[in-house]
Amino acid sequence: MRLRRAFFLQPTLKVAKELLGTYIIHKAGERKIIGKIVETEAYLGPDDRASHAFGYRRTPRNRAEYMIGGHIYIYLVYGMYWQLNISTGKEGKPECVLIRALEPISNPKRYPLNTKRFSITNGPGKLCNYLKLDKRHYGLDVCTSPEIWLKEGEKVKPKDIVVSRRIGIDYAGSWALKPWRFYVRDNPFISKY
DNA sequence: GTACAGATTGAG
DNA sequence: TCAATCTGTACT
Repeated sequence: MRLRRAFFLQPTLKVAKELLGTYIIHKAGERKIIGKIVETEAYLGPDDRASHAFGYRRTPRNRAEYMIGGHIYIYLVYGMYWQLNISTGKEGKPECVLIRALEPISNPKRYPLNTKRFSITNGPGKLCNYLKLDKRHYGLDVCTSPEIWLKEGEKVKPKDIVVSRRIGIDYAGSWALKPWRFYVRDNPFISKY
């Protein structure tokens, strides 16, 4: 069952947690690329110093962050890696969830059970490469797009959700300590640290 | 027009 | 743990 708008209008931290275990599907031509979400981070602008929308900052780049829940906010970091986020909450509320790691579901043949399989989607940049997502998908609505959407999966039990601080945002001071990163316990596909 | 950040990655 | 890497962004 496709995730609907109401799902993305829930509090962002709840969305970040419930996204674990759901499937993301990208229809690239005739081929469907599917991954199960196993790691997320929440970004709660405008108060969150680590958010691109800190203090209601608005730039052409982050405009998708202000869209109503369910829109794709994707952007480039380090000049080479794409990062996939999904906006949450009401229009004008700059909150989103960053997808940090997936379990690759499609293409099991191409990635047999070797170490490589565990390292093609375990990071924000790699997972975008796996899903073939980039700037072209900026601002798409995953509730209505025929090309990309999210599908309900097995619910991850609260005891299997590990909570920790977010990664790579040390510049954000005390905000960097917020326990807003969530991942599936013992899952081999999470981004290591 | 251009300096520069950066929510990373992979090698050591 | 650390440094190589590069282009869109956000300024002048």
